[in-house]
Amino acid sequence: MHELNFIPLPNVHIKNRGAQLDILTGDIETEFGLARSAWCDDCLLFLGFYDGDEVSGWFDLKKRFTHANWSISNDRVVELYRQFCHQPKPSAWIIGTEFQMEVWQAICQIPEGNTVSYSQLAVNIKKPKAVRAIGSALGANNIAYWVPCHRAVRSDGSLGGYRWGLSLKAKMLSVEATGL
DNA sequence: TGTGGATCTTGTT
DNA sequence: AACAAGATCCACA
Repeated sequence: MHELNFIPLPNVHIKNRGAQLDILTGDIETEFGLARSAWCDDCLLFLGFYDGDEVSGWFDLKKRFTHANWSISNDRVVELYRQFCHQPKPSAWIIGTEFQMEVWQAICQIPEGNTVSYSQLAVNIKKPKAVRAIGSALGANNIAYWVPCHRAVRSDGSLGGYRWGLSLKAKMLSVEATGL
């Protein structure tokens, strides 16, 4: 269904914690629940599910972009997200190390309805022993759902972990498997 | 079923 | 430069 176009965020913005960066934030109601989003130049920068609590909603964003210029508009963000969803290959700013990018690219190869084990992913990126690190890298991804981290499960068939909550992971997998 | 060691990356000190 | 903590895995009891 969805392929994502990775645009690496310029290093200077990461280094300076978002100084001189104009970031628009707002909440959207998705199929899987309330999510906070952040945008830069109309391009998605962050999407994370949360419980509606302001503190947890800001936590990740303020930590990484401490010095950014913030503005807030739910209406605008809802519109941006609508457009985002309608694109054949939507674009998103990506922030991460080389290794993390590799892992995220790898998980994006797994088609909807499928799952992979963390160890299979490790093989796919040619670092078969880096199994544990794969899990960490997946958990560091900033674009929930669109970087389909929920498709990574343990090799014994159990669910493993999920940054946004295990019940959500289970729900996503069941929706993708059955279409319900 | 559970525990311990192996293994790799990252953030923190 | 060293260390501890992870969304793991495998062997072995």
